[in-house]
Amino acid sequence: MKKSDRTKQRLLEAATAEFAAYGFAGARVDRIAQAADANKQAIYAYFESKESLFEAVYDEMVTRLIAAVQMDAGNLPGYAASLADYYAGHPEVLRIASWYELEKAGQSPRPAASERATQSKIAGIAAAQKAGTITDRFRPEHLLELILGMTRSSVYESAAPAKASASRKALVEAIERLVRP
Amino acid sequence: MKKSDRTKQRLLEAATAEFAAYGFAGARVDRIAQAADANKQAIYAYFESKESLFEAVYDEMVTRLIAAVQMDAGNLPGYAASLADYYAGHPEVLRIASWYELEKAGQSPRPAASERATQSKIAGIAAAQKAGTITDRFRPEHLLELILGMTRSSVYESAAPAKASASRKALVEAIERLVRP
DNA sequence: TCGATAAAAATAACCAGTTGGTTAGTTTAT
DNA sequence: ATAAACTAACCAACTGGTTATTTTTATCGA
Repeated sequence: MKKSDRTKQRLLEAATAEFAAYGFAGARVDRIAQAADANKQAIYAYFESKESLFEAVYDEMVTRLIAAVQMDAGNLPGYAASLADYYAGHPEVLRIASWYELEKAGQSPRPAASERATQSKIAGIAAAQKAGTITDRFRPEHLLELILGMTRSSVYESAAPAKASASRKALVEAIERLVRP
Repeated sequence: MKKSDRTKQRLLEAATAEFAAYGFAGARVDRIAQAADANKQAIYAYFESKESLFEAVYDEMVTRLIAAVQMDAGNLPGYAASLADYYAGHPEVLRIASWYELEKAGQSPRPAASERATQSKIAGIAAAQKAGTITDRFRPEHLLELILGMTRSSVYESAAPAKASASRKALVEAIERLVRP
């Protein structure tokens, strides 16, 4: 790996932490450079602006999330559990996603990869409904919406590990109840 | 009503819109004053700082929400429906709540009124569980967490009114399934 | 009812510190 | 030798917050 690539990587990591902590408006370019042990100018050399640095951070985050947590429509409680675990293990993900929704959604179009992943999940749910594995009393996009909503909320405030595991169990049972045919 | 009180009221309204749109870090004091058709100095006369202006906005929002939407543990689907309607009718509420969670939670203690309202909801759920009206397979705080999570997510992106009503129906049925004994 | 007066409220100019972003020059690696 | 990478000083625009001054409003004695 070239040295410049390593600097770029460090910048991306520092930017992720900074944006997760302060959001786009609250993030400081100088602070990112300092945390990455790099010069501010490097940010503008590798990324074009604060704006597109944020987009790079967001895109990478989405890509990793999609790769790490796949949905099996035949086991939605399990999907929610893995997603919750991923969120718990990567606390910056939910924060950056929230910041993005508040500060950026509506301006820039969502990453294509994210859009595709959502459509594929909806199709998977529809297929499972047709197969009778899960209830067909909800439209697929509503089901997905409800599952993601519960998963988010069950992770958000879990600080103590004991509480987190109890919360995760409740999440799994809630989704079992939700999708039962 | 005195004129100064009216100015204060206009500032509070303008600040609510500004903070909802841009969050605390992104909000601009000058813009709030301009939108309220007032002088910037008025903000510092009536509220102490940008920080405490935000807290005033948040506190008022919480107070109104608590007053407008009460929970009946015997009818949790109905509660979620009213809450969803309130969110839909007051789009700034969910946004400001999200900003607050990201930017402020952990620094300042949550408003006492909010804390009390949550405890009372948990107690109500526990009582309904004891009475056998709703399932006792979840701890009350988890049930509340899951209900609020689904409600949030079912409102968040509802733009078209037709979609909103379908989303609301799904929410109600989901909670019926969740709480059924 | 009027007019003097003091208190309250509104105004605009101002300030020091910070912001994202740039530039010109120096070091390092190939 | 030369291009890539790094550095630090710099900049104009903007930030939350303050101050001194003027305008408006309320009070009250005659």
